[in-house]
Amino acid sequence: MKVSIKDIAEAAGVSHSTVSRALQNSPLVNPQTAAQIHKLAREMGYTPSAIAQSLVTRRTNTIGLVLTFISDPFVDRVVDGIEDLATTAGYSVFLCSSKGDPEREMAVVETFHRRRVDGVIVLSSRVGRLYGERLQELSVPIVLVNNQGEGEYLYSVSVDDEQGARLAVRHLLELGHRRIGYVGSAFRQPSSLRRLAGYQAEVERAGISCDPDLVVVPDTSHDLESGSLGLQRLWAAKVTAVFCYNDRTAIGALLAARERGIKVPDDLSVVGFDDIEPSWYVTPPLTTVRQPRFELGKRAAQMLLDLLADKQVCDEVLPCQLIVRDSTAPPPNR
Amino acid sequence: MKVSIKDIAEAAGVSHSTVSRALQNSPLVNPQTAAQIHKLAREMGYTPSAIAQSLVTRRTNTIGLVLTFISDPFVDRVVDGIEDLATTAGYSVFLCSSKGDPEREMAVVETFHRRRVDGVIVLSSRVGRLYGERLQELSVPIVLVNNQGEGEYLYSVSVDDEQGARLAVRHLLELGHRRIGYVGSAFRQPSSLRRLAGYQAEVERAGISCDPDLVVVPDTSHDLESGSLGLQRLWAAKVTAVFCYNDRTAIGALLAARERGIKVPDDLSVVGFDDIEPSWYVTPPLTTVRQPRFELGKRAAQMLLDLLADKQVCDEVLPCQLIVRDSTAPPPNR
DNA sequence: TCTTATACTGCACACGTGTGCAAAACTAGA
DNA sequence: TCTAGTTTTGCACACGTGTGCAGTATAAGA
Repeated sequence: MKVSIKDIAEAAGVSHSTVSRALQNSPLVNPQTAAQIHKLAREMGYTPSAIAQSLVTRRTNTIGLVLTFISDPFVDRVVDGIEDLATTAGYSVFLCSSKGDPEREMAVVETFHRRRVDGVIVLSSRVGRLYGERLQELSVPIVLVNNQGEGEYLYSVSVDDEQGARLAVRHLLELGHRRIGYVGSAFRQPSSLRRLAGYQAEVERAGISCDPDLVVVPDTSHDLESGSLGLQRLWAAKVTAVFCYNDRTAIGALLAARERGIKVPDDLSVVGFDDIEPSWYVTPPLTTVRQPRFELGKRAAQMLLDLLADKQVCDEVLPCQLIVRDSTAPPPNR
Repeated sequence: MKVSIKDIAEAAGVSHSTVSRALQNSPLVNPQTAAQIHKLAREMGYTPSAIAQSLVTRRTNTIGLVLTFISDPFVDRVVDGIEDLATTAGYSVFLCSSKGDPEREMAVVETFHRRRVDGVIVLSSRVGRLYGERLQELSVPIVLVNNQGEGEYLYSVSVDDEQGARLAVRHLLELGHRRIGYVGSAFRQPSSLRRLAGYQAEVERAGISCDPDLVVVPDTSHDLESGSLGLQRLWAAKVTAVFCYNDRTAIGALLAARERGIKVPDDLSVVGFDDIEPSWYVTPPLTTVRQPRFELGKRAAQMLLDLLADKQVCDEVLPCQLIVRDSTAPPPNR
């Protein structure tokens, strides 16, 4: 049913080799013949088979994208960015979610290998290790987003967690806060620790000694819940401001605060991280640290394409930006 | 570098045919030989090439997924559902966003054809037509989500827009509202019209004549903005409740209401559609019509797999569910 | 007209896997 | 030991495309 170059060859009275060359605009074929072949190809509705091409060229022009959940509000724009660049460059994207399950993670790797993807981008905030080992064996280049790794085939594009955290904390300090809490994420250790480092650095820089009671890492993978738990613990520790691992955590804190009659920002200031869409329409609109998510995706894709083109690349770290809205204000009663 | 069945054949001292059969667990090969081959395959780190398999089997075990934007909060869970089922069935998903650009839409179709996807799922709320024509030519089965189409290869899984709308409106009527407005979507004509139909049916059923001033379809593709504009127009028309095309529209209305000092739900009730996550943490938490989005995705994928297995299928329509939260209350002053 | 360079074209093989058919090896029965 | 059946294996081709090399046709120069 599908028309192949052989069919065109027959119709044009030439060999399939000539058709193949003509369609690649090779200078080796007679311009008239080439024109005729192009005409026939169009008329017959020919579309080359990427499958067959891949088999011989040993390139699939395909990249594999792993993430935990598509419904994670952080990843959406990153994926948009990746897809955008990949499409433009003639690459297609295989989407696989790991659901945070190590078994599925390995299955994903096998799938990608079977499909012979040219490269892999990992958004899955955990791991990196698991993929790394197996994929490195296979010489498949990998780019990690917001998740540094190490190894010959492991590169990364990340946002500057520490700098972002410092922006947030400095903002609170400038408003006059002295007791600032941090709600981290137990399930995103590395980045949570980097944000914590930024928080601590800035607090110390202001001459405040770090009180361990002000750092809370609730043991749950659900961000909103985590924010709620975090807030309760920190409020008991008498903070006037909390810096949250991400916007959903911050929103969880906001909700818990309202429930307990704590007024934001009058009684308590709250800062998030990410700048997901809801952050500006929750009540009150959330002060947050914006990650350039679309850009993050584009850079990751670009880096992968560069790797595939044998260009030299090095890890990138993108800066964050503070977005001040209404969830932060000077501390009460002083 | 990659190990092929030929390599295994050599190592085992048999022909590649035997290896091929052994790995497929064909009864045609000597159990001992088969065991030996499996052992070698494992040791040598063999992974079959899906590319080569596809070339001969004429199946790629691949489905193409088109949507306008991944960052559309509606699609995330639907995609989760699709991906979940597809993966389980051994299929992989190609992700392409059309960005609502007709040119890109056709490019997507060509990409899918080149890659020889076995089937296509379309989440792109518009169109269906464009894909249809070309893809039908190619005999590629298509499943549309929330977007009916027609044609031999066009099937659909949708939510019952009309029923959902009726649930929403009935709820408002039961609370005592008589002047209920509807904010539609200009860029999602078909479903918006179906929701409008449900709205009208229910209003008329209550013995209220339909006032055209109560139906507004702002000319913008931005939902939040649309909700804001819609609210202004409807408030001027003295409604006591508005039913919005979707949650983001409703949130836009909520924001505009707050800006103008209109209290929700005391002065005005607001109902959305979709039940996206933010709907329950905006202020006030939004009464809305829940779409079974994950299920929608799973059903769509299942339908496509059934089509690929030559099973008989027919369009499906899933019911919605009313979720009552705090944005609705009896009308004021009566 | 003959030679030689040039412009095209086709043959044949490769990529990695699946499979019909014939051949080979083995088994059992007489 | 021979025959007929059964089990197991390999040959050879197919899938659709790319490409080195040899071959043919054409043009140019002497």
